[in-house]
Amino acid sequence: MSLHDDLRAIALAEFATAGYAATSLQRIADLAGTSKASVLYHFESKERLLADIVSPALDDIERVVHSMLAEPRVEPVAFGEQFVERFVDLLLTHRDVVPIIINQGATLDDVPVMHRATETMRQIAELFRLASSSTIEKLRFGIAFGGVAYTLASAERLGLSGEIPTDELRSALLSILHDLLVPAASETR
Amino acid sequence: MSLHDDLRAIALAEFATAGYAATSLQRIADLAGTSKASVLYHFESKERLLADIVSPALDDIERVVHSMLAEPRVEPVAFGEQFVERFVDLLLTHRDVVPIIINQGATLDDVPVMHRATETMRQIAELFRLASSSTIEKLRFGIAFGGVAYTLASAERLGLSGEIPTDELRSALLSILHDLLVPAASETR
DNA sequence: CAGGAAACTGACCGATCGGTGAGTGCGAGG
DNA sequence: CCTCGCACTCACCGATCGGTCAGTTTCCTG
Repeated sequence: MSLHDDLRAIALAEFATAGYAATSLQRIADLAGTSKASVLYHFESKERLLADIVSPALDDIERVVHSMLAEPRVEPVAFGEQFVERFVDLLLTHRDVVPIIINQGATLDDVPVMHRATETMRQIAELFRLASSSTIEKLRFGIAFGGVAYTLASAERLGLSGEIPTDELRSALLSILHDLLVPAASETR
Repeated sequence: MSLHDDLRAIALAEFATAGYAATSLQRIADLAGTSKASVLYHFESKERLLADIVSPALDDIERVVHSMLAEPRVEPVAFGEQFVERFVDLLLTHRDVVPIIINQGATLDDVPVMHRATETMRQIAELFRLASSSTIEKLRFGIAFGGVAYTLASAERLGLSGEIPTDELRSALLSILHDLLVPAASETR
């Protein structure tokens, strides 16, 4: 693996655990066994380093969200079934980046790439708004997806996850989301 | 209201929205129309200021958690019904502090009071572990409570909440949590 | 009015941060 | 052999941070 990739991997791990603001370029350099100036040679700035890490996941998420927004309007129950699976797969695919977006999106809104992350999350919230009529139903969507994302992002830190195989985790998440969303969409509340 | 209380209120709002690390004492002083040295006169350090803001909420949460841990073991379904209501009331009571704990607990673990917050959340996770047998059930608890906490903490930022009366919000949250947890506890999965 | 405590200020400190720029080591290619 | 460019380093910069301290203002009390 090249130093470039090493640096990105180290920065990703540090940003996710200690936080972007609390991780200095010097620390990344030390962990990689190189100099701070070398980090800034490979990534022109600290913000660019974060953007290189987060952008691919954001691209994926936005693609899914935009396709959902573009598709002809479907019934809530169909929306739930369609979106749940795509969303869970997105979270699992970008499992290492999700904690950064979830836990630090709020405080890093002045960093361009994180502002974009916030906008993307707002679009997901907009999807909920379109798919649900009542206030409680919006809340239900928010809790379901926010809960999955936050639990996935924080499980390791809180010692909650253990070591669950990915496919088992996937089916468990789908089952829980289905329980929470499908009754809400099919019944009148 | 005294300047002391003003400063705490301003700091609370800034810590919750912009983040602890991104909020300088100078900015708090400017917003309060005083000097940075005056802030440090009222609160001996920035960490102390944060501790004064977060500690009361942590005291409340820990009191509930400890009483739950001390009570004789109950059936999962009873645990769910007992804890759900107390937990929702805690979140609503300390609604303004919750975003700080939820969104910044991960990155501020070196600050003593936030380390305590993380420990408290870990104890809540321990409650889930005791109350649930299977992996999927633990996940269910985590998603339910994490989802409520995270949604409540992020709703305003994402423009999701609107202006929901507190009592309506409370009953909605209780209803959703009940749907998610009680079936899980009463059935065998 | 005297005085002492409480409230507050401005100047300053050391540390750390992200970032710059000149310069070095080096391997490939003409 | 020479040169060019990539990878990298070292010294340094300005800005900002939290925090200290000596001194001043404010105000209550005896």
